[in-house]
Formats: sequence, C-alpha cells, structure tokens
Amino acid sequence: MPLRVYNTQSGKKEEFQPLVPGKVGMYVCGVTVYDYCHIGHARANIVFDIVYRYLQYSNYDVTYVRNYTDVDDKIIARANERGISSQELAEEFIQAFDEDMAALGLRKPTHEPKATAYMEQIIALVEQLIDKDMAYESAGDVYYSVDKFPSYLKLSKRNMEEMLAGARIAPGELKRNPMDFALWKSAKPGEPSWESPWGAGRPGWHIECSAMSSALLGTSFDIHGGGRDLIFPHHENEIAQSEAASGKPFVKYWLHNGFVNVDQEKMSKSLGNFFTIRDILKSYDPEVVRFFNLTAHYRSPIDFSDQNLEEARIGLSRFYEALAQLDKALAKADTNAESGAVAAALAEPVERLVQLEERFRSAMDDDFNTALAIANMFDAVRAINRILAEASHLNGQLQAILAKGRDDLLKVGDVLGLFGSNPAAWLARSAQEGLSESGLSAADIDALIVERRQARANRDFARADQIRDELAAKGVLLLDGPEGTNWKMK
RNA sequence: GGCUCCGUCGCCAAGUGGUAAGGCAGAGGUCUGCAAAAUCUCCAUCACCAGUUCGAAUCUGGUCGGAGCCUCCA
Repeated sequence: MPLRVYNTQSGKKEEFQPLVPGKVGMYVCGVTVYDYCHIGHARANIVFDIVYRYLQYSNYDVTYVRNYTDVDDKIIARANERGISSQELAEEFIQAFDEDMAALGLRKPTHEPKATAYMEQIIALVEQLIDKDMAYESAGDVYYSVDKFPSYLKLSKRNMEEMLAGARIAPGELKRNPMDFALWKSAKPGEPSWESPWGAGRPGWHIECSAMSSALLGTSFDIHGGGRDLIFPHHENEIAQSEAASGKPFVKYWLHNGFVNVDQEKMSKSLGNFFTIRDILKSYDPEVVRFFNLTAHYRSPIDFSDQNLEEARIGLSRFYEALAQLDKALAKADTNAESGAVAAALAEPVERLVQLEERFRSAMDDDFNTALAIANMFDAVRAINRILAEASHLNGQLQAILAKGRDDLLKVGDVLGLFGSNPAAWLARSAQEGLSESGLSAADIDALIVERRQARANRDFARADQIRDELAAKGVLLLDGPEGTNWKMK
C-alpha cells in the first residue's frame, strides 16, 4: 500500500508521490529563538521527526530543513531587556533548543539554517518580487501586494473581503492594501540591520522561510510542515512570495500538526499552565513524553495532564517489561534445541508477531497513524508474553520467531524513536523514580527484602506480609519471582 | 461574524459506507504461601433528530455542546 498523507491544501488524504522519485525535500518552520521551548514545540518537532524517520525507513533519500528564526521583534525586545545583543540572545536559545531536541531524542535535520545567514538570498528574493511588480517599497519598508496574487488565501481558505473587514493598518505603515505584509522593515535606531537597496533594515518573518527553503530545497519541493497556527498568515504568505517569484508551484504537500492543551485548556503564559520542555523533563522520562505524543494522531489536539502522562509511562513500561522478559528467556534458551513445529495453541500469537512490521507499515502509510501503529505493537507485546507464558520450552523454531519478533519490535520502535534504552536498565531507572520521596534508600529496601526472605523460608508469612505492607505504604512494591524478589516504585 | 475542526466504553484514543483497534481503570479465572507481574475471559453501537442506502459511527440536512484560527504563536 502506498503512503498517503493529509494535505491541508486539498483537505484530503493524497497518495504521496515526490517530485523526484526516491527523493524527498521537506521543510519545517523552526522556532524563533528568544525563549525556552515549550511542550507545544516538543510536539511539533516530534511529529516531524517521525515523518522524517518514517520516510527514511521507507527508503526515501530525505533532505530535511528546519530553520532558526534568529532575527525578529521579540528577539530584539528580549535582548534589550537583558542588555545583550540580539545575536547573543539568539545563540543562547539556539543552544538551548538543540539541547532540548537532543534530550527528546530527535534526529538531526539535514540542514538547520539561520535566517541571518541567508540575508543575501532574502534581499535577492525581495528584489525579484519588486521587479515582477508583486511588491513595492514604501518609506524604506517593502510590502507584498496581495492583490497581485490571485490565489492568495488558497491554503487557509479565507475570504479577502471578510479579512479586510477586520484588518487595519498600524500607524506608520504605508500599505496599499491592509492585508499587504512586510517583506523588509526599515531599521529603527538600535536595531540590528543589514544594508539593502531600500536602506538599512531587516527581513520580515515570512520571506526568511521562502528564501531558506528555495536555497536548500529548490523553488518546488515536496513537504512543508508546521503547527496549525502557522497556516495563516505565515504559510499563506510563503506561498504568495515563493510562487510569485518562481512562477512554479511551491509545495506539494502541506502538513500541519495539532495543538497541545493542558488540562483541557489552551496552554498560555497568562493561564499559568505553561510548561517548557526542560520543566517537563524534570518529572518525566523523555521517552514517555515522546510515547505520549504518539498515542494520538498528529493532527488531533492532545491534552497534556499528569494522568495522561502517567498512563503513557505505564504503557511504555509494558513494552520494556516484555522486551526484558524476552531478553531473559532468549539468553536462557538452549541454543542447541531441536527445531520443530509450533504448537497449534501458539499459532495465533506467532502469526501476530510475524505480521508486526507489515501491520506497522500499513498504519503508518495511512497519514502517519502512530496511534494505530502503537496499537499493533501492543498486539505484538501480547503475542510475545503469551508465547513466553505458554510454551513449555523454546524449541529452535520458537527461538527464531521470538528473536525475529524482538528485532522487528525494536526496528519499528526505532522509527518512532522508542525502545532505544536497554530494557532492564530502563525498568531499573523507572522502578527507582520517586524513591527519594519515600525516605528509603535502595539499601534499606534490600535489607528488608533479605529479612523477608528469611521470614518466608521460616514460613513466617505474617512477618513477610508485614514487611511488604510497610514498604507498600511508602510506595515500594515487592515482586516475588523465581529468582528472588525485585521491587519498584508504584 | 467568517474559516477550520471535534463530540466513539469510567478515562485516553484509532476507525470515515459493510456491521466498533489498542492502552489505562474495573470484574472473574489461571499462576502465587498471599500478592505483584504475566495470561485467559468479560466490559460501548459511536451527542441528538431527520434523511440517503441492501447496509452509516462513517454520507446529507438540522439541533445541541466543545476547540482552534482570523494579531505574534508549534
């Protein structure tokens, strides 16, 4: 089945056919680097990380471009507040962004251009638009003339008259049409600026992306992504600029991710429900955050809450539990075991396991349906657990099936950026989370486990249960197994 | 007001014409000294109304409820 993607432009799922067979050019709007990134940025970047990974997994040669907007009103304002240069501020938050993305386990894009490094291309593009009479200079500013671009608003499906009703021109802006937007802004005193044919100034936001994408991907490319909120005006304006300049279609597929809400409300600084990536990683494992993001479709809104994150943690640990059990069983299995037929009772789980990768692919081919993909992966987990629980011994055949199933699960997990840790190590880490709040140390617990083992050996179950209850009251759960007793935090 | 979109089990969440995936929680069985984990079984007719259709959660119209965008924003 071919890959199908939902295109915001058409409002439909379309079969994905890149402009050049086997190659994909993809541009995603990055961040304006004036503050730490929040969990909404995390979602957008995780979503397109998955798109990137899945296209690579599907054997496309992908060129992925994600920019840094490092010149902007907000950067200037924040830099002035702190008494440092815009450039210093931008560099600080570029580094912070890189750290956050690395912590979340994102694959590095092919190119991460900074807008300020493309000033020449930006100016050339603005000149080109003026030459084509699509833009005009006005007192040192340059504006794009939306009336000259007949298909303006085709992406956001808005109506020009309606838009005009609510539009107004800010004081000092000399626009012909209130909807015209700035390609170049003349410099005010103390602002960073670049020389241009229209005097010293700096680029408008939209033109930066048009210039960087065409420089690195060409004037037409396959995928452009970003958050829903960027559809208008940012992406609409990119289309107007790029298509007017090149005379060619700009982007084939527009992909937009849904928003993150917090406890059912829009996240905003004023509501006080605003979380940066760094905040959240203090309480949650990065892989849990990623897993949580993938349990819903990328276009749907997701609700960030402790309960939902906790559910994600439990769900992810189910995978790691199964992988750890599987590793243990395979390590113990007799490598010289005879080959033989699989018992009829195990035919179904074996079949499920064998089909994992195919089912994963068919879910992902349907507009990157990670929620369905994960459901299919849970089926594989149940299959593994069931084989381990029901097979009296692992013959050569079953060992091969389980080993292959393990490899497949890790392989599809890697496409989603999951299961990168050693299962036993991940579980051990997860087990100890919250230990410090219990007031106990691992050594305390081990000592009690030893005492309890003795009690159990003496069939003093009252004392054994008392120890377990005491620990349970402090959030420590004892797990008796054939090889002794383990523990984990609730 | 305009434009997008949503309303599926207690909670999260797929499915968009062929008779409801998955996870969490819950009930019961197996295992266990007892538990936990694992496993097995059970647990929804898809906000409401009216249509189209052999057949609708899925299409059409309407009603109610909710969200986002229309200004910087992932």
